[in-house]
Amino acid sequence: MVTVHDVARAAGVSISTVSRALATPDRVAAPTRDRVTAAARELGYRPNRAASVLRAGRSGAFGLVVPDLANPFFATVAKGAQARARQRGLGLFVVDTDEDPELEAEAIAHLAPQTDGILLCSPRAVGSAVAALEGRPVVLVNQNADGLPSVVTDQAGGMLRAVEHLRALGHRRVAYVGGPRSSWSDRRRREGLREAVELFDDVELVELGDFRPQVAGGQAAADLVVASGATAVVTFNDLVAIGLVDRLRARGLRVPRDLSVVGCDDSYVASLVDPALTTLRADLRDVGRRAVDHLAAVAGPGRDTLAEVPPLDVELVVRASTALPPAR
Amino acid sequence: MVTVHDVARAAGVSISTVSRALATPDRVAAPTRDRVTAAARELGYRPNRAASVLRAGRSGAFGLVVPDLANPFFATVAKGAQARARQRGLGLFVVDTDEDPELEAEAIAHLAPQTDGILLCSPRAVGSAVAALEGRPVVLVNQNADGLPSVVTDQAGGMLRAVEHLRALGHRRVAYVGGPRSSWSDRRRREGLREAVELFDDVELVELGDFRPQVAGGQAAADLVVASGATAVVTFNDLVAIGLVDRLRARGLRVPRDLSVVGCDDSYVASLVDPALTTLRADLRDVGRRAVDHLAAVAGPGRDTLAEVPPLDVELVVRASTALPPAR
DNA sequence: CGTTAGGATGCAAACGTTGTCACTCACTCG
DNA sequence: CGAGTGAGTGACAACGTTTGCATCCTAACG
Repeated sequence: MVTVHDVARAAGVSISTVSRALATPDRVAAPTRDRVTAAARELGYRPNRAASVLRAGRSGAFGLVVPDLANPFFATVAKGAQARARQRGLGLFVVDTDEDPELEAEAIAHLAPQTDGILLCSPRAVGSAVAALEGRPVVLVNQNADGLPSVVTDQAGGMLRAVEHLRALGHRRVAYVGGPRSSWSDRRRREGLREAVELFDDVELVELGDFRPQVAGGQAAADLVVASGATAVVTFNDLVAIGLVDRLRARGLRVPRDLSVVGCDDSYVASLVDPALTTLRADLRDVGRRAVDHLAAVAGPGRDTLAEVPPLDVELVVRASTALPPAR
Repeated sequence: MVTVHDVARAAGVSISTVSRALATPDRVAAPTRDRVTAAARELGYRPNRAASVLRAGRSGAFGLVVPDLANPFFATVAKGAQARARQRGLGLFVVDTDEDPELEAEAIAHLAPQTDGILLCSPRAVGSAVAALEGRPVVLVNQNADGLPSVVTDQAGGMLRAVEHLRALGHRRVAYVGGPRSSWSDRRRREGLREAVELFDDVELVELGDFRPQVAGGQAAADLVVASGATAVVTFNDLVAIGLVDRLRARGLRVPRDLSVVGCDDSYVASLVDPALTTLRADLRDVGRRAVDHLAAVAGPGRDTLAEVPPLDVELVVRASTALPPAR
């Protein structure tokens, strides 16, 4: 193993100079710096992370806690965060908690001491999660609470766009098939829908609630939607929309002929199914990137002058699952 | 921050005893051990990972390198590996290389010094990857090379099952829409198919090759499949199958009426599309689990008596995309 | 030419843990 | 009753890095 001592000997300087030349190049004279970097490269020197962390007290890494990596939503955020962390020369430890609040607290407690900060992606239980942090810098992703710093998407804006679209097609009664009540996204979407329909006095909202955010949830919701008399429906996510379409087909109803459907997330299944789903898209890689940037700002010096991250745009992607309402 | 010194003082012993009581409890007298563990719990002591790694030279963590976390295949393997690592009290650092062989080598070089071993789940460039390891223990996942330890799925067995199924339905000419040539899975599937058709002298194989492992690849392949005169087709993965079905539909051909289609991987989209895909499934979580176990064995003491991991079963899931061939 | 400021570098002390070595007993066996 | 044994514990030296402080030297100024 190559250490600072080897590099120092090769470059004819002391170990302090090696350390400085690599960490704070501007504090070392140019010729010396070049000799050191050359020697380091030549010998294939790689600083020992453990020693560095131990001495300096910073790890140069963030933690990212997600409930389910197999969910493309979180996978995409994770990819964006990891790419950005790499660009910044930081590590990123991703931990999957399997949607288990207990594992979540454990993961955070485990991660906290060996990272410089934590990205919390949709925790189930914010309270216990925050407790496990022990004061470590944190950024919440796609949710906010307690005035903790966060990076969120503009769910309300997305809902407004969905309602505008449906209203323009002629729909006047719109249902919402909601996800878990504990989910921040679900709450924001409900609020966003309410605000949206209030803007137009000719559109009504029917809230249906608390379905599992999977295909089965949509299947379970379908009959309620039909009974509600709505001609269009917005679902908690694309999977729910797919389940809904499936159950409607089984009942002999067709989308979008008999009912228009808007999904959420634009996960990549949305364009694969028949009919391709009209859905709402946020740039999730960008969410991951910004979360890392924001955490870097929070964890770095000068926390006081901290610019808030504005909610990220949510865009409507129109495909084949929305159309004019059926003629009376 | 609570250190061994604090615990030692509280328990009235020396720091060596604290370290021993926690790491190797059987080397410490029971009453002392209890005093130490009680004190540790009381003070909320958490060993400093960095110090431990620095001194002991082991990190208690593995690395997992995957080309794309957003791909459900790798996400599932990662979940399995992470769960198993947690069970064993190990960390797991997951790195996404964005399918970039260069980033891959870099990630490995970065990971190697700070882990006890690496799980390589990446069909890109085995050569340069292995070079970057610098002798660190490694287990290849879903590929093998150079006699390196590996955990693989029984792709050949899966292909045999697919061919048996199609032959039983009456198909006599089967096409294979292949993925990237550099992919180990693709090579094993081709071989498996050749072996399978050789068992039955009444089935022919048409190999089409090297399509992108995405929906677009399937769309590109569709016309070649039709021209080949095959009545059934096996695709590199489910996405390719979906693209294929899509392009066939655009040409007025229906699946399974005009052509039977078998996907691979049973990713969760397989059951969502219309028609639901007949596909081949391996238990990918189990792949992740076994990979961790195997790496633990390889990295641990006594490497000589190392049991090889037999290929994991690949099972045929029959859904709606396969049927009798069209009547002549 | 003398003084001083400040840039560049070296010295040495941590950081918290593990593991080697040595020491103390209490016990057993001859 | 003495020597030997081994379990239990403590003292202390690393591991490789960062960083405060001391030191040296050059250059600029009076």
